[in-house]
Amino acid sequence: MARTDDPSDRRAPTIKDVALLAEVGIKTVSRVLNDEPGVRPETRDRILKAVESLGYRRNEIASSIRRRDRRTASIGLIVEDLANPFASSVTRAIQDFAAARSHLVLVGSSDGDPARERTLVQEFGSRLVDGLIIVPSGADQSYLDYERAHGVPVVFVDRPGKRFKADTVVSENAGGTAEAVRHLAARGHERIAFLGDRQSVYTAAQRLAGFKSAMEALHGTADKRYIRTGLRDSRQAHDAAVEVFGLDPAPTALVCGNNLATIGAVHALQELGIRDRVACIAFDDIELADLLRPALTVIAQDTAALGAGAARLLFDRLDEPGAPFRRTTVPVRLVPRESGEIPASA
Amino acid sequence: MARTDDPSDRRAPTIKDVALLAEVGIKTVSRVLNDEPGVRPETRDRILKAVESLGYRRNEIASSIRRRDRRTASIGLIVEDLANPFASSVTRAIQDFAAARSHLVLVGSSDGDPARERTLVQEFGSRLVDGLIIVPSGADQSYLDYERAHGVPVVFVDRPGKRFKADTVVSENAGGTAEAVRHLAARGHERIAFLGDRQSVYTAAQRLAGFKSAMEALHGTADKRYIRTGLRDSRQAHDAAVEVFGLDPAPTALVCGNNLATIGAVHALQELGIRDRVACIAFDDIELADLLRPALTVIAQDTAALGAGAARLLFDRLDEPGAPFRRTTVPVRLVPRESGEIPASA
DNA sequence: TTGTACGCGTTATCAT
DNA sequence: ATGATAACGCGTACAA
Repeated sequence: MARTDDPSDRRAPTIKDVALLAEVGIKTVSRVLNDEPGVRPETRDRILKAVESLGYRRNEIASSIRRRDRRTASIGLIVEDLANPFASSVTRAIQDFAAARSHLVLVGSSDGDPARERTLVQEFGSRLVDGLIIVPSGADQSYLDYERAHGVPVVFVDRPGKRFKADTVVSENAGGTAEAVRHLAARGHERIAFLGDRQSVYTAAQRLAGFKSAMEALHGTADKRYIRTGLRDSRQAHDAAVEVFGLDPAPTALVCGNNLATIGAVHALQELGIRDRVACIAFDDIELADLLRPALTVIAQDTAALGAGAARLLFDRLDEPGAPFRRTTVPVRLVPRESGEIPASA
Repeated sequence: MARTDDPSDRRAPTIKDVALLAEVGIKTVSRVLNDEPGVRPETRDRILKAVESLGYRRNEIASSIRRRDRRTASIGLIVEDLANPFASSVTRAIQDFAAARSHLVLVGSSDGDPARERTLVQEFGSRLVDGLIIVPSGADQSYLDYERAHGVPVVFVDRPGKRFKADTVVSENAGGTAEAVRHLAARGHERIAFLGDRQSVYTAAQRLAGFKSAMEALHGTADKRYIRTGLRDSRQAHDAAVEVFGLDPAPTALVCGNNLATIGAVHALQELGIRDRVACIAFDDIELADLLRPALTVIAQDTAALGAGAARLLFDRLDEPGAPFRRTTVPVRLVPRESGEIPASA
């Protein structure tokens, strides 16, 4: 028999309930639900009426375990910290792309912890996501072999994974800092400082590389005393900035490798009373950057393109599992406001 | 028979494969996987070894459709726009709470569109989420009756839903603006302006209400000419600010009801050359608020408590479906920096 | 045009 | 202590 007649039954109606009410077989109901041909219009009407009156909704989960493609129309996304504006913007873009393909997005934050990343991958995997988009942490993503072996494609975003080849989308980090250097050089700056994170962080290394190569192209060399890396938080960035701008001769301009560096550096410049004299270009746009005085000139990442690009690569691979891996580089954009336009006067 | 022996079989190993390899029945495997008693240690070992060697992972989806509680250990979250820092902070807090209970989070953005909200609810529902957390949009959440009837609890966050009673977590909006007024009054301000969004937006209405009641408590009345609402974007806020500060006598202080108002207002004050003279307190903290000059005094929402509170209400209801509905109000915090400390000199 | 039987991977029932 | 078998809700093969 079907189910209890108890009206307080909390369970949602099933295809069986619909079939019973419409007095047809479940397969006929299934046909109607899936727009398959071969159902008489009147039968069809009767079934749709039953669907309506019962408030029937397809159980997508049960459906997916039985369907040939076994797709759940959901993808998993792992970022470092969703509370970070960069991560949430990328996530939003992925959401939109996924929604356009009627897919839902499971989101998790790894906090840069490789173990947490693995745990999330497993949890996503056991919930049968169709694919994964990951901002990878740590030195080894080879554990993803398991997912790939079972048909779950992976796309890396923001930085490449290690020991695991996969489709990847990254920003044009080196190009961004190089452009910043040229932008400053065009305004007469020669002594340009750089504040950045640990070089083990992919983006930090790329940004420094771009900085160095542009400096070398311009002046033949980049003064090492003006370059400070390994800065883990804004406090360290602040202290490094104070030191660098205490040098003689002091730099006349500054490139900040990330947000934390920017916060520390701006505070330092403020304290030193040189915020209006030292040119400054920061990687990553911030909210209300143009409310600052001077308004902050930034190298903005195209988070929308980053997210959409990652989603595109993932869906492309779902469509064509055998295609060669692709790596997309998303241009960054230097947004001139005021701080980067300060000339090297003194 | 079990399955093809083709090693290129993309399908993940099942409990059946494990049983076959360990030479036991599937129920015994299930017992081991679920830590049920009544399995000889040596049998157990054999099974665990088979699990290991096959790389077996439980299919949580298949598991949930059969289990008595039918829980999928996933919840659905609908925010207005995940790219918004407020939304992403709340989301992060919910994620963490859910993770601590081994639940995954499906996230969607409604963009404030009621139809989109409904669509997302349906998609989440047909994927059998255990519960929903929603930042509601529009004038009618009664459609959620269906979810509740089928055992899916709902929690509203940031603002209450309409025509549908449910657990709710909101910020102490009115208290925040009231405190801002008192903060300004303590510095000698009497003519205080207010810039806010449409009054149909719950938080906007609450914030204005708090502003008015505090003004009336202080001066017996709130001058209507200094109050501008219905501001939909920073452009409108800018124009309203220019008008209000063109009045004679002009206000000496300003309370901004939201981020958009803040952006427009600060730009306006800047243009009018009174940014250093007019006191300003803004609702919602912003990144790098203390890099502004003057550093922005804000009424900060406790997004972590908002998210955690919503998640807590949801899990509590999952544990105890019959309990009376609760409404939690999360305190806001006035963060004094510089802009709110400017005295009413001139 | 329609329905029956089976299978997906798991847990639940009940026997052994 | 263990396992055969039903059941979950659905799609699929095939028979009617």
